[in-house]
Amino acid sequence: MGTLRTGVADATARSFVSRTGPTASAPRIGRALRPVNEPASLPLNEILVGDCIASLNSLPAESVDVIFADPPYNLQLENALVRPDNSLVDAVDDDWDKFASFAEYDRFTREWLHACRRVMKKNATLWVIGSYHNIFRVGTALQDLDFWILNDIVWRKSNPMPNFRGRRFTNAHETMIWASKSPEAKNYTFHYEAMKAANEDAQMRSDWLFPLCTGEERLKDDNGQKVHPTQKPEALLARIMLSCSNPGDVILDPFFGSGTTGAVAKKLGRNFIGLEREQVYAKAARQRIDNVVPLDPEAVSAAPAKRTEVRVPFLSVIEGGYIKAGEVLVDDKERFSATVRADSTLSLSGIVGSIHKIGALAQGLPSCNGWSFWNVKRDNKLVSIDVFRSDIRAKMRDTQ
Amino acid sequence: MGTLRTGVADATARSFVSRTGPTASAPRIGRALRPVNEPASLPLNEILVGDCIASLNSLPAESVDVIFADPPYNLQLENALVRPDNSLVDAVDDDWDKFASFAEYDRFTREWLHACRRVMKKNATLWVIGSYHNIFRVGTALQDLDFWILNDIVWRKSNPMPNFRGRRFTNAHETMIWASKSPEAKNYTFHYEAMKAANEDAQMRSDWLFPLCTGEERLKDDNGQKVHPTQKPEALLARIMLSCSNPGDVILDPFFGSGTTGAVAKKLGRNFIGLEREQVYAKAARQRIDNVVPLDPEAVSAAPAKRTEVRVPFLSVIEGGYIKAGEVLVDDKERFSATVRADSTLSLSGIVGSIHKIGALAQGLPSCNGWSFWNVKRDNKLVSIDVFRSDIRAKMRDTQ
DNA sequence: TCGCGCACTGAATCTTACT
DNA sequence: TAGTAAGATTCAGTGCGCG
Repeated sequence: MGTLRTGVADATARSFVSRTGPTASAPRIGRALRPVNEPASLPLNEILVGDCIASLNSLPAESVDVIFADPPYNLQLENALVRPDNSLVDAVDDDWDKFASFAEYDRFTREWLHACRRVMKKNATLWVIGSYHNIFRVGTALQDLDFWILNDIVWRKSNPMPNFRGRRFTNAHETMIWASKSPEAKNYTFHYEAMKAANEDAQMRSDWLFPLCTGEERLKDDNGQKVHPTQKPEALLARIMLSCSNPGDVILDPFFGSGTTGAVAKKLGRNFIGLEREQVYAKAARQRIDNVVPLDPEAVSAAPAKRTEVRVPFLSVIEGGYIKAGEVLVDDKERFSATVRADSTLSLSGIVGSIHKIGALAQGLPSCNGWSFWNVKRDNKLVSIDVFRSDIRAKMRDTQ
Repeated sequence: MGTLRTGVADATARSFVSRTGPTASAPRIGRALRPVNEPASLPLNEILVGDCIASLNSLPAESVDVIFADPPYNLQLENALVRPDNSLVDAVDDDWDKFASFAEYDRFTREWLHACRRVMKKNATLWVIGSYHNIFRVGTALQDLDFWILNDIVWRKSNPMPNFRGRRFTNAHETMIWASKSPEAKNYTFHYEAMKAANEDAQMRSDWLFPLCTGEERLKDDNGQKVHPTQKPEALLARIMLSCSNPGDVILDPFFGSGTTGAVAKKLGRNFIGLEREQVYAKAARQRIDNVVPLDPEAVSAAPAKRTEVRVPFLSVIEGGYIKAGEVLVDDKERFSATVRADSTLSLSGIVGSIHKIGALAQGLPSCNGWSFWNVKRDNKLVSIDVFRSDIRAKMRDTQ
C-alpha cells in the first residue's frame, strides 16, 4: 500500500499542466509532479478527460485503494416542476443523465463497474452513491459482479428540497453502497476506532446526517451559476476517506464532476485520480483543487458527528406508547380538551389538525406551541406532553 | 373500494376457525365472519396457510388496496456470529431464508411480485422492506416489472444490534420501497396532510426513526423464545397504513409471519389478508390478532384534506352576497386590481377571465390560484376571497 | 453593526376533475 | 381518452438590501 505524503500538489501553485495521456481519449489535466514510489503510468493527482471506461482501461491493474463513484442517476422527469410560488425548479436535465432504458443503464453500469474492479487493489473498497432511481440497479450489478457489500449508508439531508405537490414523502436521503472487491477480501481498511471516537464513543452508524452542498462551498461560474448540478458536500467525502483510507492512499473517482473527491483527498493527504468526460467540469475541478490547502498531517483526524436538537414528531409519542389514540388532551386550566387520533392529529369540535394548530384554534390565537400547551391526565394529575418528547429525545441522543 | 368497517373480528372472541381454502395449498385460518359487500372469494381478515404464490393466484384480480411484504432477506452469514463475550448471536438461519444463488432469489422475487401485481387494484400501492442483502434485487425486479417507485423509505433503528467485530459501520437501518402499480396510476392514496400534521406541520420525510420490536410487543412462545426472528414493530406498519390507506381498505401481506400487519390493520379499522407458509407462525399470528382491540372509528379516519373538499365556483361568492358585481379585487400588495363582473369573471385592462387566469396574467405567470391571490377591501382592510369560500363550505357542511 | 424582510435555491421519476 | 381548466402546493437555508 502506498504511503506517499508528498505527492499532493503544492497549494500555492496555480499553473495548469495539460498533457497527452496514455490514450488519445484521456488527455490529462494534471500537475507535473510525480511521486517516485508509484508506477510511472499512474497519473496521481491528475484529471483524465475522456470516456471513463477507456481511462480506467489505461490504468495499471490493482493500483488504487478506494474508488468513489457518483454515476448518473438516470432521473426520469416527465414534466417541468414548478414551486408553489410558480418559480421553476432547475432540475437535472443534462444529456449525460439520459438513458434509453433500464437495459441500457444496466449495460453502462456493469461496464464501468467491471473496469473499476480491475484497477482495485486486492483489499481496495468501492463506494457508489445514488438515489432510488438507480441505486437498485447498481446494487444488483455489484452483487452479480461478485463485489461484496459491506454496508449501505444513508446520507440523510438536513435541508432537502421539499415535495412541492404533496403527493409523496419528502425525498430526504441518498444511498451509498460500500463494497469490497470480493467476499474473500477481508483485510480492507476501516478505521473503526476513529469512527467510534468521532461519534461520541458509540459505533458509527449506517445513517449519516449532512446538509447539501450550498453557500461558499458550492462552485459557481462567472455568471454566478452552479458549475455542476450535483456537487456533493465535502463532509460526505471526508467521512468516507477518514473511515476507509490512509494518508497517501490512491482514491479514484470515475465521475469526477466538480472534483469534490480531489479537493478532499488533497486536504486529507490522499492522492486522487479523477476521470471526467466534460472538459468544462475538469477545468473547474482543477482550479478548485489547486486552491485547496492540505491540512497538517497531524490534523487529519475523523470529523465529529453533527449533533443538534432534533425535531420530534408528535406521532412518535403515540408510536412510543406514551399516549394512546383516543385519549384526551387538556390545557393547563382544563378549559379545552381535544381527542388524540391514531395519526397523531387532534380533533376538537369536529376540526382536525396538529397539536399546534388545534392549540391555536382553541385559544383563538394565530399560533401555539402544542408541546407546552397540551397535557394528559395520569393518576389524576396533569402531565405535559413535552415530558414525553424529552424522554424520546434522551433515547434518540445515542442514535443521532 | 370496500368501505367495510364491521368485518374486523370481534376482539373478545378467541376461537380458531381452520377451514379448507380455495386450493389445497392454502387452508384458511380465519374467522367465520364474512362481510357481505366483498366478493365471496376474498378471505378478509383470514390467514391463508401455504405457498404464497399459490394463495395469491387463488385471489380475485384487482382486489386489494395495499400490499406490505417482508420477504426473506437472503442473508449470507458464512459462519456463526459470536459476540465479544463469546455468546452466540441468534441470527436468522431458517430454511425459508436460504437461496442457492442470486438467480434463484431473483426468480422467487419476480414470481411473488408478479402474483402480487395481479391482485392489486389499479391505484393500489405496494411496500417491500429489506436490507442490503436483498433490497437491490427487489428494487430492480420492481422496476423491471413496470412498478413505479414513489419513495424509498429508510427505517432508522434507534436500538440496532451493534457490529460485534468492529469491521463495518453499525447496520442501523432497513430500506422500504413504496411503489404504485404503474407510472400511470397517479391516484394512489397518500394522506399528505395527516403526515404533515403528525410531523410538527412539516412534510414527513423519507427517513423514519423507530426502535426495534422488543419487550411486551415481541411475541414469545411458551418457552420464552421469540416466535419469529424478524418481527416488525407495529409503529412501522401503523405509519404505513395511516399514510397510504383508508379505514375499510384491504391490506395484504404475502409473508405474514407473526402477523404485525394483521394486528395493526385490525387496530386501525382496516381489513387484512395474511399469507403464511408456516403453520406455527400462522397460529401465533391468529391468536395475537384475536387479542387486538380496534380503536374507535373516529380516531382512525383520515384527516380531511383540502383537495378532497368540494369545489366552490367563484360565482357562489357573488350569489351569496359576499362580493357585489362591480367591486374591485386587489392582490396582497395592491399592485394589481381587477373588477368583478356579474358572471364572476374578472376584468383587468380590458381582458376578461377567471380569477385564476387574470391572476396569472397580472403576474406574468403560467398559473395562479385566484382564491389565495385576490382580496377585497372591507373596513379599509384586505380580506382574502378565500375567507368567503371557507364560509360557504361551512354552510354547505351544515346542510348536508 | 444588527435585525428584518424578501428573493432565491437544492439529483424530483411531484395533480385532478370535467368535458 | 385526450384536452382543458381549476386550483393545490415548500423546508432549510443563503445572500442581499434597507433602515
